Amino acid sequence: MVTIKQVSEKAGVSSATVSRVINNTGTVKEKTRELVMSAMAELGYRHNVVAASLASNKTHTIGYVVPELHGSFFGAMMGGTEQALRQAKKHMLIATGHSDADIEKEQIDALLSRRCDALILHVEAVSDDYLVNLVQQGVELVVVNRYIEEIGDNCISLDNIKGGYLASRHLLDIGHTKIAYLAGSLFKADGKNRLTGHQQALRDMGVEYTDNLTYEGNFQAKSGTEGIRALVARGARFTAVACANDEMASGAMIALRELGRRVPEDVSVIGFDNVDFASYLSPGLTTIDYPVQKIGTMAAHWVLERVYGHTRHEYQHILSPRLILRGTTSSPEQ
Amino acid sequence: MVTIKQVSEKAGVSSATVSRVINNTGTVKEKTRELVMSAMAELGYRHNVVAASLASNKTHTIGYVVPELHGSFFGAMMGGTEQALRQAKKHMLIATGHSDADIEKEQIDALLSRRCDALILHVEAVSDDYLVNLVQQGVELVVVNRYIEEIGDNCISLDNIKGGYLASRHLLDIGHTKIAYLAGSLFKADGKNRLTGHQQALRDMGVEYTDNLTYEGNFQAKSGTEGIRALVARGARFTAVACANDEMASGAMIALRELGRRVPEDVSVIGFDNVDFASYLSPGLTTIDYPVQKIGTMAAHWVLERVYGHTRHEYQHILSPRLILRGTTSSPEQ
DNA sequence: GACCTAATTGTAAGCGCTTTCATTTTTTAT
DNA sequence: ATAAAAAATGAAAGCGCTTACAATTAGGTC
Repeated sequence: MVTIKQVSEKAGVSSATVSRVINNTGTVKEKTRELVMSAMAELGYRHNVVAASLASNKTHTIGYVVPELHGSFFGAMMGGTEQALRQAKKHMLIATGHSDADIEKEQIDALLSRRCDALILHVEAVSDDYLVNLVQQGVELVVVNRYIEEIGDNCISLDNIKGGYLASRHLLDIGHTKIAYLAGSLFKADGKNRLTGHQQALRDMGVEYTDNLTYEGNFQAKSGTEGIRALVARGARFTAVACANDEMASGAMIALRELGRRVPEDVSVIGFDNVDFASYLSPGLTTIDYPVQKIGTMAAHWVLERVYGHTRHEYQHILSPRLILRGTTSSPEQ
Repeated sequence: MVTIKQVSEKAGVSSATVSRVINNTGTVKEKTRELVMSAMAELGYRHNVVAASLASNKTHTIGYVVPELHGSFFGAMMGGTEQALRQAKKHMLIATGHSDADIEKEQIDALLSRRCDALILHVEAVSDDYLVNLVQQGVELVVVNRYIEEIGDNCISLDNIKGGYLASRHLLDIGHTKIAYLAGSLFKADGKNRLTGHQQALRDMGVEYTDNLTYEGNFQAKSGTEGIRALVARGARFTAVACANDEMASGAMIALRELGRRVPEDVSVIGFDNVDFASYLSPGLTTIDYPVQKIGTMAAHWVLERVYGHTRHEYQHILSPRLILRGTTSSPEQ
């Protein structure tokens, strides 16, 4: 590998000057710059970012922890981040936490050992305190899809309550009053918040909420199918069903079809997340859009602005979901 | 940040010894190790991987170039890689090439500047020669989902011909003879190979191939819809349609439904890739499984074996697709 | 042309670690 | 107990770059 030293000799300047042209720092005469440039070209010089990082104490690398890599959710999010970071010549070091506190910690640790300039974390198992602590230690990090009050400034998340509200409000607006709710895992904040939104919508429209119409699933398609069966088994009557996410909605549709109930003629269904396959279902699934890519972008902007001091990179902390109308909802028949 | 030097002083040993316990290299007496360990714990030492990389000329980092991050394909692939690499304590630096030769080159360059120990590349725009050249320059790289003869050893890919064969062979086996084919972009190797497989299956079973039953799309759902319409418009008669991928199959199903043709009673449909939503369609899409996660794993094994000299990491160069039976195919009615 | 200021370059000290080689200590064999 | 061999440790030279700071050169001004 050819070094800066060799380039400097070939160009007849000092290595400091070569460093200056590489980084475009300090001042260097145009003629000198050209000299150096051609020396680099001739020798086939390749900058050694590792050495530069050690010397400058900046790696231009962002550590990224997500639970898993498969599925389309995290790809979309990281895609949003990557797009923004690429233009700033930053790179992403990726690690998976598998929703396990020990692994999550281990990965965060590894990323810090690699001296990432900042971390973007979608972690699920680690405690709030642990993250608060990191921030207090001066670690530059942004938590995505999770809100922690003490470090609200470091969080970027979706307003799940609003999303839950929007979904049920839509059903109410088109005339439904008997609305079942297939909840996600309620020990998770988003599962709980979406249900809260549902309840608020009911209250706002003067419809009484009843546990009898609610079923707690686990965000998986199968639990949607089971939810419908359970509801029907307990004799619940409903003309619409709001679901904690699209997978469960898809599962619910399968169960409804089994029961001979048409969607949307007999029962309206609304999902949440607007995942890729929502539009491939038939009829297309009406749902709530989770602006996941935008969250990724916001995280990138946070980092660019706060860690690298780039201005003009705006970001918000709480993003708003919105209703996506497709074919699974319609007014109830009289 | 506390350094190895400070630890060594606290422990009353040399920094070389501290380095040895950190890396578990050389020999160090058990008692000394404990001394060093507790010194590290007390001082809250965090290894500086950047400095270590510079000194050792190893970064334990694999550069990964994919076209895009969104969608579920690359997430699944990277997930396979990550799982294998995590156990070996390697990390992945991710970059996107956007199917643009200049960007792809730029990203490869950036990853090399960061002194990645190896690269895993899913690149689409860069030429074969360019990649062959890199290999000849001594760059450790594995090309995924693409086969280049000169560097076949560095390639891990799917047998697309076999996949195309399997799909059409299945339709033939259950009695179809009038099989339409909705091809992907034929300037892409996989689009072409899948079609070739289709043709081979027909030939093997003594059915004549005709261009009249083939339509060239572009792997997008919409082109599947258009393909069916075009075929019907030109008066083609078929009882089954094989598609270059699941998106196109999904588009085809929409068009068939519009035309009042039931799937699979009137027309059988088979896709390719077995993407996430294939099982959410109704009926579930019969398709060819693309073992994308396994390809990611194989790439990791290649790297582990060839670059890091870990043994016991086997890998193959050409992976086999297999048929996934769901609900969109059945024997033609008499 | 002398003098002041600004622009340009060079010198050299690290950044925090690994690793070779030499040295010291411990163990084993006789 | 003693020599030889093995194990454990230390000294120090980098790895390739950045970045004060000092030194030099260039550009203006009167």
